[in-house]
Amino acid sequence: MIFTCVRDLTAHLQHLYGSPQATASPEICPPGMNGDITVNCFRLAGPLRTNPQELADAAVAFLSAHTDVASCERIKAFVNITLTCVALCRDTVEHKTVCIPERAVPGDASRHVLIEYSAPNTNKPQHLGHVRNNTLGSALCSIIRRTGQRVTAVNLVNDRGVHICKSMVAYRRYGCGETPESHGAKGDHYIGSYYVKFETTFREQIQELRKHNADLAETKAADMFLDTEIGRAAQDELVAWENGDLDVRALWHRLNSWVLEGFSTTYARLGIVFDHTYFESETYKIGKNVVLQDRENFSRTEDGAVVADLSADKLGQKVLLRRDGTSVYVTQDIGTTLMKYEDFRPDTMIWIVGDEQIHHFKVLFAIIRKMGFEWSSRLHHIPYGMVNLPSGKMKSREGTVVDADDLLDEMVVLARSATRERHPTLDDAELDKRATAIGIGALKFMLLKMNPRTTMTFDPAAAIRFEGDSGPYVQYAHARIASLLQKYNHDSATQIDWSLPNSDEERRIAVRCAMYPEILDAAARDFDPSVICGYLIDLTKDFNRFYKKHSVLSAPSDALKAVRIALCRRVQQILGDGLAVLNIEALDEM
RNA sequence: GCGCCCGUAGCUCAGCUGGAUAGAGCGUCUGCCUCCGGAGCAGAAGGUCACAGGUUCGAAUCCUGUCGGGCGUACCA
Repeated sequence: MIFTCVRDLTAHLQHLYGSPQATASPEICPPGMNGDITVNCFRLAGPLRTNPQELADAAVAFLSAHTDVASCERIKAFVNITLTCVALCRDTVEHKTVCIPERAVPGDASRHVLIEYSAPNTNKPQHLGHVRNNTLGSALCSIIRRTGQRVTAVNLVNDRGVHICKSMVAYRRYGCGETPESHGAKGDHYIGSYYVKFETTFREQIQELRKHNADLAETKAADMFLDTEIGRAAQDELVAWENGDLDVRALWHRLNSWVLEGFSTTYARLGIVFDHTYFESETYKIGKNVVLQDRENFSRTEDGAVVADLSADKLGQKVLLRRDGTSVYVTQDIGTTLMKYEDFRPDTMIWIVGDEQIHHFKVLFAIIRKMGFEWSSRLHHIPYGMVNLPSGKMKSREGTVVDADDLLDEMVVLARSATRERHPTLDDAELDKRATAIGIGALKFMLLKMNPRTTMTFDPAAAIRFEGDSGPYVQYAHARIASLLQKYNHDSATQIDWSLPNSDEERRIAVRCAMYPEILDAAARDFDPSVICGYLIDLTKDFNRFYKKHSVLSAPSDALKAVRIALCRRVQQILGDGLAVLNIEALDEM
């Protein structure tokens, strides 16, 4: 927020106290206080090395004489300012670019950010946890784009490894050559069922082993993987895959294509588009070669493993190649990181990956730095918290995962019946359109409104409510304004008189609108969409309060009607921009 | 064991570069559809900010300790 009088105050105080770095930054005046904006002189007093209350007195003295200021008062060291209506509107809602900047950070316009997110495994369908990742990732892409930076969104599909082979083995045994089509199933769900089948059989075989050998009672199932017949088969499948066995590769290719087709419809429903998709099957060997060729930064242990010494970073020794020469997870990520850098030459790279991998990224970034890449300081892991259910953690083994597609279906069905209730005669196509926007919007908003880092509890009952602190609440205000604007017959192109919207409610909206640019900045800087959600809720609440109390179309005068329409239009523009930036659809009717 | 994160209203979450009476939504209870879309608005009840110390004019916010929870600490991914 930039208010002329506060900017002038800053200049005055800097001159008065001879401290050029102290800047008075206005805040919204808390409810119940008398004023539009507040300058907190407790904060300012530090840099200016002066007494807070004296400073506040000086500020009041200066501001009282300022032409923009209607009145101002000091409470403790807070200076509450009431502006003249004309000045308030001039510094906030009168000009569109003040509230809705073309670019929020012009200085960084040339920055190119590469964002990797989603990163699914092709052995099972996506669940609620992936939806949080996808929603967060796509929102961050558009937020950062909104601030004027260039964004490249990439996906890294984990399409190889023993977990993929598990589904393949099960399909060989139980699939009978059938296809998703013949089952009327979505490809990823279809393959997921074989993954489950594998796990079931595997557990049965573990039971058998334990029954015949009491010593194994305490041994972990994972440690007995190769002792089971089906586990052995999966391992053999993996070896055959790595050897390029034609039959195995053909099956692998067929099953993966089914899964990827399934994913693509889920992504489409979520409005997610990647600029590029990497496949681990194509990238997993890069890191190994890089590590092998780098004798300078990595060393060999006596048994032949290759390790990186990260003790300088307090991360100890990290094995990069096992003694049998095979690579580990972080080694693959070294390879893809270098590859992504070569492919796109971004200024910064970010990864949207769960918080359980914080340590992994510390190790990865330390290795990249050790290898001497100066851009290693511009790599960021954006960790997000797990999604739990009211009943506890989601566990695929116990069948408590919330499937992504089922959830999307359910949200849309509920939104449809809620919409149908309100508009009994609406045709199906329009009903579908609205229900999709509302249902998916509600889900996304619910996932985004929390700080990404918090481990969240997903309450299905709360998710399906389209009231209160929700996406539809914001969408609804947007739609109401649309209908208002449509009803307004803008016959007179009269000059708008910005001295008229003088109520508390109108003033509050004006100040709130002016906050939008810094909200965008904060969201982009902190990689946190939730600040936008919170802001949109506040703005919507401000609007609804105004809308209830003051008539727009039946305003006492045409001039007041015109200015209120202008105010509503500004609110709608911000709501639309904010929703767009969260990758949530705004509606004109709902 | 060590490391990181977290404990705020019945529930889900904000607030945490120290600052004005700790906020919102849901749930509970009261009101409001002769008037711009009630997916809305107005209001009430509900909190020793896990606990104990400390720093400060001032602490939910910073520091230390205790208790409770999560995650990590692989030659798994």
